[in-house]
Amino acid sequence: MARPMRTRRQATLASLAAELGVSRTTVSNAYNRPDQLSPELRRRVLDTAHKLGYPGPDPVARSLRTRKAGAVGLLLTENLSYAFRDPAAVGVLEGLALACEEAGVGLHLVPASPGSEEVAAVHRAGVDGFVVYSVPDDDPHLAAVLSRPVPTVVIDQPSIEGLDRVGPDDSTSIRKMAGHLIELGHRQVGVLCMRLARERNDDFVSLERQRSAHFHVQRTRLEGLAEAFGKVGVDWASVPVVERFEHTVDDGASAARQLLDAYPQVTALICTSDILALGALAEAGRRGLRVPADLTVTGFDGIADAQRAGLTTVHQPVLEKGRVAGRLLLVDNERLEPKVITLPTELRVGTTSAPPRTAEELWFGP
Amino acid sequence: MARPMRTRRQATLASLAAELGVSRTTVSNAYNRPDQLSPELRRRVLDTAHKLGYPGPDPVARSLRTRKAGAVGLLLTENLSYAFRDPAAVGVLEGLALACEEAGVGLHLVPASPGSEEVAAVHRAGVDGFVVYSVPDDDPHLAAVLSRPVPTVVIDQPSIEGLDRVGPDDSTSIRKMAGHLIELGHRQVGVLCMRLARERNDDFVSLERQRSAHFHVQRTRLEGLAEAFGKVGVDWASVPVVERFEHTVDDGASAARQLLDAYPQVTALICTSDILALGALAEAGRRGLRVPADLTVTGFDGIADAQRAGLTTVHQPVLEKGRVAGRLLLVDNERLEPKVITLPTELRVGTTSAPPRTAEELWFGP
DNA sequence: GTGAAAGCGCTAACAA
DNA sequence: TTGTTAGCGCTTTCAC
Repeated sequence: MARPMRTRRQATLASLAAELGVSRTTVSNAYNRPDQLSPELRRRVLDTAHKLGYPGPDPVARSLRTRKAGAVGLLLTENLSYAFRDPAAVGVLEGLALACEEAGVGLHLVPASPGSEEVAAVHRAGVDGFVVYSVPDDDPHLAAVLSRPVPTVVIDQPSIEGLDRVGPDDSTSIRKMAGHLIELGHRQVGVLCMRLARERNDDFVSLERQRSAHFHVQRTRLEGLAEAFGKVGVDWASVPVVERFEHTVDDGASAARQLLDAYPQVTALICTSDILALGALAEAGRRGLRVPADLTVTGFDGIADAQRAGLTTVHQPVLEKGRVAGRLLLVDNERLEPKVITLPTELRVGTTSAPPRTAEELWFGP
Repeated sequence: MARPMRTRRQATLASLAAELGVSRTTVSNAYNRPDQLSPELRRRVLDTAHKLGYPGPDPVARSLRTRKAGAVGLLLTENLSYAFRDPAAVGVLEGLALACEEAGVGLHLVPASPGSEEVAAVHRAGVDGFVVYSVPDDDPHLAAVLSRPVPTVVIDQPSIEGLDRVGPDDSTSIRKMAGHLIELGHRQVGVLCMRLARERNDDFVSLERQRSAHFHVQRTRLEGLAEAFGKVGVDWASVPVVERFEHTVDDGASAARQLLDAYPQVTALICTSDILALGALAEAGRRGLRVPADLTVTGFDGIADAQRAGLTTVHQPVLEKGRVAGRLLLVDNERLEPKVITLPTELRVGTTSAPPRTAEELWFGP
């Protein structure tokens, strides 16, 4: 089983053909079209190949010739390492991997850190198409992907005209949540949201920044909330929104802390993800606030941990997002018109939302 | 921003050169060696490229010419989708992704289902090297990888002479656990282990199957246990070992059920992974067994959930495994001698292990 | 600073 | 069934 560390490519298809005294076509056929030559000849070719240490047709050369790389690229502007930590992202990856398995193609993860302007890796990726997942609309890696002459499908964001896209209807989805909270009677709400732009801002968010957010999923959710609450007389300008660049439970907790420190009168914390909401829950516990009696907390995504925690959230089929995107790219790619697929979401009311305490309760207890 | 679904490759480096009336070299230099031509000419080249819709040098053609694919392949004989579910595997992936990011190369996940004999995807992968993670020594995909003339490093298993390998010392590690249990006084133990071969066997494991297991990590752990317990007079042939093909918490629970149903006298359940142990814990609860008073349960890996559950386990640095493997392949690959890197492990005694109840306690209560 | 020549290793018409 | 001919699109000496 021993083998040298760096085996030099010894033999090529051509040298093998020469050795055998047959044409290159024949050798090629031995590997790619067994029916095109006699079993005996094929055996002889394969045996000699083995003897000469010929490892079979070079994949890169073959790709150049056939114009098929046999892989799809995945661009997500988040440290890959982190992506594996977010259950929602893992779900998407899982679905995409499933679609790739079905089609027998590789999944090429493109290295692209959020801060980096280094897009060479995108240009270097030998892939037949790209899946872009949750990337800001002004990201340089995205621009690099768009410059490549291969089909591309976007999951969630950005929304680019002419491109296939898979995702939930964020506007409608978040309005279900808003409706739920409004019905319960909440008017003093606060929001915890994810990164709105490439520039870091772990702080309260101005209306201007909300409006111009480069992550349109977040922007749309904020807009939806603003409009829904506006309709019942809440001035959105007075609603505190706290942003976090990193998407972790701890960041959710610190965001909740920052918001509640400044706005203790808030009766509901609306989070644009379950991860942030889980953090908010932890912070509520730390402050001795009972959920939902003293504070309502809601999330978005419907990850397993959220369900376990009884979180009121909007569930979206994350695995399905990845799988559908993969299939769009791999099997259903003969279309001329771009396809936008909207996946269903569902409001899941858990045990973390309830009517706010009335003023009387606040003064006299329940 | 609109763009056609399937953009045909319009321009090539050659056509661009022709259009500009310069040589191909010059165009190539404009992209790859900016210092080799005047800034003005470079601008002119790039501008014209943009105008003609030339997307820059084709990555596959470039790879063929430079003999560098800019990607490393990852082979794991597990549904990719599942790999994302196992925190230990995710840790490895994360570490590997980190190393790839550092080096600016892509990570190409090779589609290879455990049952499949379809190895074409391995041959088709345009990569500069492979990382093989937790694959049985007789897997056909592995053979395909070994036939490729590129450097390869193995994480955990199999152990192949001449190949780089990174992993813990399984024999020593499991003996720490055995020592702990022996010291506590356990002699009636049972074992839950992961898949031992490509053929499914969700059942008790014969000594023969233990000995001939194709996953040497599991084999080594079983051997270590057998030897350690043998030294204190335990006849390993009498020790029940239950195997599960799938590696999930639920499978751990069902394995524990199967074992305890048949061997209720067992005082300790040794699991070869935390996931299985977590399942065992759940099953113990279901049966009304208190852990560790009535039953000791131990794991292996040291994943976060295990720590949360207070599981007694052997911790291994999973992220480090991935990162080290990646670096071995990407930065430190000029060696001639294969390198075997053994990562440290640590016995972490939690709250799930305690001395077994004595016979008296069993009769008269503690 | 720029160009000419020579492949990288392979597959796909088409012809024999 | 097998061979001939033509590239796929690019980079890289090496001259000029």
